[in-house]
This record gives sequence, structure tokens and C-alpha cells, in this order.
Amino acid sequence: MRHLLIYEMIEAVHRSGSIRKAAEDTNITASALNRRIQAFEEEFGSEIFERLPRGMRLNPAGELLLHHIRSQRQDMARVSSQVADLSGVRRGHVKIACSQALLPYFLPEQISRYRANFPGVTFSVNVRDRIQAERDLVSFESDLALVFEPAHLVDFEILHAVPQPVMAVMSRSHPLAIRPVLRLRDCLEYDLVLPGPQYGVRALLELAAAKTGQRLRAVVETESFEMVRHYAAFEQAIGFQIPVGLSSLARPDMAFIPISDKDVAGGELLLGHLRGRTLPVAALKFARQIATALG
Amino acid sequence: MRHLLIYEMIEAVHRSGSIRKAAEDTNITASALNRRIQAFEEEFGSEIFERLPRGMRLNPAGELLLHHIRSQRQDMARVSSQVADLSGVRRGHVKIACSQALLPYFLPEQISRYRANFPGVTFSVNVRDRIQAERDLVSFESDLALVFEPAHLVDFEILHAVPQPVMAVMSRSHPLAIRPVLRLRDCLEYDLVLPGPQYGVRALLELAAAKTGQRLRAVVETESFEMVRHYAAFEQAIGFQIPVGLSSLARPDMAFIPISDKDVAGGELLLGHLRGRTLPVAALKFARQIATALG
DNA sequence: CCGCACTGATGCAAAAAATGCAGCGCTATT
DNA sequence: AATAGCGCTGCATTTTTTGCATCAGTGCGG
Repeated sequence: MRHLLIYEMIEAVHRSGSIRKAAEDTNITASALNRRIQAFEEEFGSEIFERLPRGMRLNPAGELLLHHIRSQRQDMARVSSQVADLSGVRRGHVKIACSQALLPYFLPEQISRYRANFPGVTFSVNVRDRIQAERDLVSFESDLALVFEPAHLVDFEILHAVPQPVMAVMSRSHPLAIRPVLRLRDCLEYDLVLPGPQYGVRALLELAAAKTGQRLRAVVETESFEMVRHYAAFEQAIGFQIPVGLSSLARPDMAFIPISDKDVAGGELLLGHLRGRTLPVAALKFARQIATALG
Repeated sequence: MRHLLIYEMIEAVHRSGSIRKAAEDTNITASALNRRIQAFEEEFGSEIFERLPRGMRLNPAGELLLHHIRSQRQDMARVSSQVADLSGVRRGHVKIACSQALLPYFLPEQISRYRANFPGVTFSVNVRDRIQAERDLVSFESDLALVFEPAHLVDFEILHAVPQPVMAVMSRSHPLAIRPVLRLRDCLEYDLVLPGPQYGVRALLELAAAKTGQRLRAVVETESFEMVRHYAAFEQAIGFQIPVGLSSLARPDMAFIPISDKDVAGGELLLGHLRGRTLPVAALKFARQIATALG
């Protein structure tokens, strides 16, 4: 889209913070780029960059414009994908920001299933915590977000929600492994493997512990959910995770037991997109598929 | 916006149905215009026009693109108005599609009040029936719609709703003018002035009459609400109208009496905009003002 | 306090792109 | 069969964009 090149130039300047650096990325001379920016500002009726001695920086008008640029680019991409869809080609690219728990089993299976039907569609999967996921939607870096217990929901339009109780994860040989349901106090008698404080599971556990005046002492605290699962398997320790991140088929040596909802309030796994956006066909169809899969 | 000229050209070709006619509107040669369209289709990756022996016509891909073009233009206008707002200028243009009932008193007063605060803001007011109003929103020809009893509400995002009972309109000297409330059967004993069948008030009246097995016989049927009011004033006839279109201050010689809701179901006056759109600041502020005014 | 390295801006000539003109082939109407 | 309308295209011309060289300003380190 030659006529939209100026938008890419503006973004390049914004990214690199200087015309000269952006000129290299854009394969153009700094002087040419400079004049295009100036010509655009002239037409636009307002400067969009602050000229600092050390480079360029978007001013408030520029921020507003940048959001428009991103929105318009995404909408153009949607139109393209719909046009491709018209000719029956089913192309497209779906960008997903998701919680770590979706990585081991759920998303690989879903993406593979979708691509079995539409092999022309490609995917980007980015691990994001609940705050970053929302930021990704706003900056159009992701089409869909799939996160556990998102923090604040402005700009987040919920497509689907499923309750996800917190599960205890342990070796099958663990003394508690035979129980159908666990109380939090049972778990606290053993070594704990906890996810970092930025995660929803941890937040729910802390809340529950505080309510009953107990304290969570982790022998291992980690950012990696994989670590939580595997460490629990090696030692006689207890980890925590939500069902969507677990697969008893893949790990017959492990037990996954729900914590009683008397102790720990169950969280919700939310599928959503940027409020007011029209999603590309591919993203929309994929969203429908995973909504069905989540039940 | 020179870089968006190609969009205007596409719209011009769409409007006029031929390159040669569109070329005149665009102040360009047919050959140049032709080549720009071709270059665009090349870049876009798909033809957007059907070449007919009698001219050009958008194909489905073109229809999709056209909607994107309109949406992007409106969003750019919104950005501009927000940028103007940044510098404290408060410029903008608000396009309203509204029912006829809003014309005599309500909108003039509201627009005047708004412009007293923000004289840089201008307005377009277009009279539209409830179907056309929605179509106007979809094609971005209007920012806001203010209609009585809209038919179907896909694409219509409701910002505000107020109940509006059907009122009988007559001269103060009319025998019924002293009553506080009227029954429909009372009215039917007199000559009636009715709005055309495309209007919500008429639809509600017909429904009510049918329910009790009565028939509405109009001595005057008209598309003009002004005609309804004035004819009722001249003869001892009864007209019908919703409160927002009436002003007892402006017409002390006339009586406006509600029809009992036992007979005629009250309709709703709805203020709305295109689903998913971000309105320009001016339109949004004006919408808030009239929502408050409507109560 | 002075280079030095970095920034954006600008005059001018060269390169590239867009345009206008004239004419072609086609089709539906008269 | 003549005509009037359509989209398309080769070629010369005009307009726009670009690259090069250079200027002016600013902050940093010696």
C-alpha cells in the first residue's frame, strides 16, 4: 500500500526516536524522510512530533494519530482477509496474547485443529500477563487475548468466560493424591511450589490464605508454570495451576485435585478483544472455535 | 490529505459509475484516474470494480473496501477534531439524522445552546425516517441518529432512550381540550389528521385501533408533522404527535393531551450511533447534552 | 572551554512518478 | 450502419520525490 507509506514512516520515527535511524529502516534518505514528515504535518494541520535536541518524540496529537494509524492498518488487514475469504482462499493471520497456562496443551491443540481446516491461516502466540495482554490489544499487537483473571477491563470486550478453579498439582505417589477434593490447610502442611505474585492463581491463593490467617511459604517460587508442574512431580511438593493448563493424559504420573471453593474462590479465564474493534474473519472464527472448546 | 486522494477517487468512480465522469469531479484526466485505479487494484491484490460496457461498478471486494474507506475517513475526522480540541479550539462538525418531530423546537434549541458554548462547532441536520436513519449511520453520512421507534436495531448502538407517549393535538376551543387524558375512542368521533404510514406514531395508532377493532379514517394524511399540527389548529380536527415535537409555550392556542396508555402503547425516542464507532468529541459532547435535555 | 557526535532542516540537481493528449478497441443503442 | 459511450494504453510533458552536501543547534566528555 504505497499510499500508506507515510504511516509506516511515522511509526518508524516513533520507534527509533530519530529521523536518521528511521531513514535506514525505511530505506530512504534522512532528508527525504524529514520532508515527508514535514509535509504530512503541514497537511494534517498540526505538528505530531516534538523536536528535541536528541531526536523526535510524539506529542499528544501524534499519540492520537498513532492510534488511528494502527487502527486503520488493522482494519485494512481485516478487509484484505475478508476479500481473500471471498475468493474462498481462507488466508489470514491471528495474533494471540495469552496466559502461560494455555501454552502446553490447550493452544497447540486448538491451533492445530484450526489449521487442519484452514492451512492458509498463520498464528502469532505471545505470552503476556494480564496487564500486558490488555496493552497488546490497545496497540493492536494482538487480535485476541486469553487470560486468567484480568485486572481491569476497560478496552477489553469479553467474548467468552469460563470458570477455572485452582487445582493442586502433585505426584500420584503423594499422600494427598487419593483425595477427591482438597482443603487449603491440607496443602499447607507440605512443601509448596508457587507461581510469581503477578499471576492470578497466586493472587487467589494469597487472598484465601489471608482470609484464614495462614501464610503461604514456597520452597520454590517461579515465573514458569512448567517449572511448577515439573518440580511438583520430582519432589513430594504441591504446585498450583488451572485446569486448562493441565492434561491427565499427558501426565498419568501426576494427580490434579481441585481446591475446595470454600477456601479459594475460583477465577475466570476470559477470552476477549479490543472494545469496538471488528476482528478479521480468521481471528473471529478461531475465537468461536476456542469458545466452543472451552465450553 | 493527499495520501488519501485515491480513496476519494474510488468513491467518485463509485458515485458516478464511470471513470470519465468521475475524472471531471476529481479535476483529473480519465486516463490518469484510470491508471490510479488500476495501480490501486494491483497493490490491493484484487479488483474492486466490475468493468461493464456501460461503466464501472463495485464488486463485493469493492463494497468491503468502500466501507473501510468511509470508516477510516470518519476516524481521521475524529482524530482531527480531537487534536483541535487539544489546542483548546473546540472545532468540529456534527452530522445528525433525525425524525421530523425534532425539527421545530427540540433540535434548534439544543444546537443553539451547544453553539453558545462552542461556536466553532457546526451541524448538519437531515430528516430521515427510521430505516434511512440507520442506513445513514452505516454509510457514515451521519454521526448521530435521533429517531422514534426505530425498526431494526442491528448496527444501532443506543446511547439514550426516553419514553414518548402519543399525544393528541387540537385547538384549545375543541370540546375535548379540557380533558386531562383522552381515550382513543373519544378521538375517533372527530376528524383526524394523521401522519403517513411510514411514521412511528401512525404505526402505534394503527396497532391500537386494530386491537379494539376500530378503524382510523383520516381527513388529511400527510408526511409533514407541521401540517398535522397546523391543520388541527385550523379545523376542529385532532392530530397526533409526540411530546418532543410540541411546545405549549410556542402555541398557547393549542392543547396537547396524552392518549391513555391503556389504548396506545407509548413509543421510545432513541438516540444512537453506529455500533462500534468512536464518535468525534463534538458529536459525543452534543449527544451527552441532548441525553441530559431529554432526561 | 572546546571539539565531537548527534540531532533536524534546507538548497539544488537528478531521478522517479503522475499526468495530459490522442487514439484504440469494444459494446449497446438508435 | 452509424453513433456515442465506455475503459485502456503509448508517449511526451509536468510535477513530485529523492539524494547529496551542508548548515545550525545541542549535549557530552576530556
